[in-house]
Amino acid sequence: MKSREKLFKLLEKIKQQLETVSDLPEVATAQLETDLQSIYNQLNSVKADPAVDPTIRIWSDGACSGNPGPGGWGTIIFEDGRYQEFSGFQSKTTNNIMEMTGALEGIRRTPEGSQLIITTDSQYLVKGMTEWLRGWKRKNWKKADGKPVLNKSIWMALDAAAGLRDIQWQWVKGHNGHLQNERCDELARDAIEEAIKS
Amino acid sequence: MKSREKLFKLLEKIKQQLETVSDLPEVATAQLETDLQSIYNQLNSVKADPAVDPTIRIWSDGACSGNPGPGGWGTIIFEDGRYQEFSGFQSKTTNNIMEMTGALEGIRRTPEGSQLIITTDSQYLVKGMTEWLRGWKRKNWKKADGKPVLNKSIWMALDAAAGLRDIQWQWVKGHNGHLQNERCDELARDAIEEAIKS
RNA sequence: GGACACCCCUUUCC
DNA sequence: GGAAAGGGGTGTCC
Repeated sequence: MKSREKLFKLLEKIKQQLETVSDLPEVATAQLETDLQSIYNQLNSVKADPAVDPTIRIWSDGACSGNPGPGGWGTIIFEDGRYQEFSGFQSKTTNNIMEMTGALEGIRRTPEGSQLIITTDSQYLVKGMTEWLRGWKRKNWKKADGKPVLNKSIWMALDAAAGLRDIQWQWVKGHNGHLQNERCDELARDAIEEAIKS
Repeated sequence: MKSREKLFKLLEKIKQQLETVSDLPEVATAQLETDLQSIYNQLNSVKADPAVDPTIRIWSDGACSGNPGPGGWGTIIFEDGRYQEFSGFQSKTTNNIMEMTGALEGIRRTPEGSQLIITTDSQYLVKGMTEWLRGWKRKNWKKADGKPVLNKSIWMALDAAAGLRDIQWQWVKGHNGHLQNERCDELARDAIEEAIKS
């Protein structure tokens, strides 16, 4: 399978890099460790029996040329040894809407009751889902400053979809060498091209 | 004159933008209309005979790093075709004091008996001068809750200066693309830099 | 409770 | 340099 070959190639690349570089700063070491672990988990899950570890991993990212402007999202779903990429665009949107849409589109392609790990570089999305959403619902969708929460309809769709699944949200720093995050960024940017053409 | 060239340039820029953009959302259209009207009024008043329309326009804004903290104010006076900018700072003050000071410094640079339009984004200032001041003086500078009015000395200075002129107070939303308001904001911020240095 | 402004911080998108 | 979004806070009034 093509996508799996890609992963093996990347693994090899990283190994070579580790061998050639003599002194890594601690931050970079930790970073590499995370990446390697991530890749290991993926390769491992290829062989894993889905009945034993049914966790589905989702990565997503959004981009927006101009903000607001034409925007795109990219999503990777890694489930049961199957690696899939999705993307889409909107002709006029914002960075945050694309960020949310990427995750939502990922979740939607997943069965109800699934156990998910969703990784994104958007703190707006992660904190929104894990910290702020509860308060917003309690305070009738008002922010701390009393003004209405923006993008309410997408937050509600996300909340509804998330309510039917067991989701663990994970934030990673953007443009920091995270393999899948960078790939999603690429997917999102490619989608923008389509948005501009159409 | 340099400031007039600036205005012409801005007019040209906006014209170009209007020509290139095909479909504007309504909000943006309204915004542009306001800006264009503002610029038109300015250019027009350059040619206007001050004996016929002696109105002096003042814009002012205040800023304050930390609130309380080092603060600055910025004021634009547009009088008889002459465009002038002023600014100043205080090492420790509040946002509202700077907001008031900006207007006061503008008024002071204007002859007694002048007819002024003062534009600010501070509702504290506009409502203070047009609604609340009368009541405070009647009730011996006590607020609705019975406590003393704050910043009394500046309110009194403002009242004295305003009493000698014919002033129309106008409120505009802050950070909303209002040309002169944004410029005053810039002047105020630049002034804070000086406050911090000194 | 409401309004306006001023700040501090975080992340992403340009 | 700016926008899209969120949290925390103060300055002031009704």
